[in-house]
Amino acid sequence: MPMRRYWLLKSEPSSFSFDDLCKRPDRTEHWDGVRNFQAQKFLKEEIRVGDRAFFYHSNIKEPAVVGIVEVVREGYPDWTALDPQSDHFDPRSTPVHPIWYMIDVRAVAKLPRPVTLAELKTLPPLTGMVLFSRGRLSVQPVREEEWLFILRLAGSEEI
DNA sequence: GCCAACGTTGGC
DNA sequence: GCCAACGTTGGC
Repeated sequence: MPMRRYWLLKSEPSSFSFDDLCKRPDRTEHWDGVRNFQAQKFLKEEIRVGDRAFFYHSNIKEPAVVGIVEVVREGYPDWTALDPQSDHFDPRSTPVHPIWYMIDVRAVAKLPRPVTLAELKTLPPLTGMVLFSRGRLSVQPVREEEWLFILRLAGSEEI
């Protein structure tokens, strides 16, 4: 089996929070509406079933990593781009030539405690995180060392 | 709520 | 293909 890779997915909790995901009967969700080409490349070409990701709450008073999700379906066309009623509608995308892709994720576990951005920034092993250098990227890779370090920091049993 | 950073668009 | 203008993200 190929090695699992790790990611970080951002969401504004006012629109969709980790608890919202946990409340769902099957705890899965379409990760749709990403309209940034770099983030898109990861969704379309790199993220695989079985990969895991941090669920990160952005654009709030204390931005933080709050949970762990697992990828249950890899990149497929984001139908919200095709729906004129959707906020994420993009007339350039068509069923035959979709521009935007999405994945499906499942809640694995809430972290025993949230790890805030402010705290992450103080930790030398994490100085290389994409989160700091590419602040606006909403889907981003996390190195295995970073992943394990943050889990240990939060007191999580997951890997 | 402000505003810096930065991704995207479009004129040339 | 450059780059200015514009819009959005997201930390503070």
